Amino acid sequence: MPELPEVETVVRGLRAPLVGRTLQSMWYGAHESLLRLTPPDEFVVRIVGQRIESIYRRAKYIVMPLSEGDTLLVHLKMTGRLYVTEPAAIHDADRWLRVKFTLDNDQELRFSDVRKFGRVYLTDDLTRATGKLGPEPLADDFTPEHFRERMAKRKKNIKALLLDQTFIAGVGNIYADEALFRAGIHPQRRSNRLTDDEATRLYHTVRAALRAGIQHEGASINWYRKPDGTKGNSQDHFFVYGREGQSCHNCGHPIEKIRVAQRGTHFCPNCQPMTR
DNA sequence: CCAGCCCCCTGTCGGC
DNA sequence: TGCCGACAGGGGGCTG
Repeated sequence: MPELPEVETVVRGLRAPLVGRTLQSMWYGAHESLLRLTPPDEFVVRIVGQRIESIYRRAKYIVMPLSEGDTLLVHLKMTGRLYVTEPAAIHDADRWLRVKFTLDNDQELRFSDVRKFGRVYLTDDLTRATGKLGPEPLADDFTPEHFRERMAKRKKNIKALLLDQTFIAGVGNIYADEALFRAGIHPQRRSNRLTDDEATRLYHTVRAALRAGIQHEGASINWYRKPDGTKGNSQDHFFVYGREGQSCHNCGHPIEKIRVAQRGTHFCPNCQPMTR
């Protein structure tokens, strides 16, 4: 679930408790399959004594550069959670705890994940994790021209293209639907058939939908929680996601749900026609 | 390059 | 109530 706004919210919440802390030990129980880019036995040794220099988000990755040149990364995938806690607090109450790190102030950094899709990476070459990712949609150097030119070269349906992390980084199923609704574009339109006007509009609505998500601290549809355990409010502000059968906020027509690119896709057939 | 399908895993929900 | 299939916000891999 966690998309760009949810991951960004997690990163912001972890900055204060994590930056400057030194990792003292690591536990992964039977979950070695979640560890990537460094073998588990080496992972636990290399991590010890490294200080977390900073924390930021790249696409849907949580990125933590360490003091000895390594980088620790976490991808939450569908149901992952990352939080800091006192060792006694919630201890063993979290039945989905997969990996934990002890910090030098005796707190713990914990990775918890029901479905075990999430991953924890350690590498001295960051590009091995993030090398193929497309541009950050909220970055200053991501321009409407850039977006339009690259879109014109693609023939995929536009929903699938928005979900393609090598095309644009951080957009997931929810915010793709929200951005397409805001732009009045049907999710199955071909990317290269959008007019310049439509493409420009979509550029702005992708950013607007993501910014709204961040402002509301992410969407707690199901598993997502902020690092402090509370829910985000983004789901209370959706135009189409999860609103099938309910009336469109813009025109009153019932919102429909179809499948596009193997994902549930919500849209208003009146505001987002196939042809216009 | 693209669409469609499968898989990773566990939990929840709706239908019967 | 119990069982069973469908489905869930991500991403990778395979086929045609």
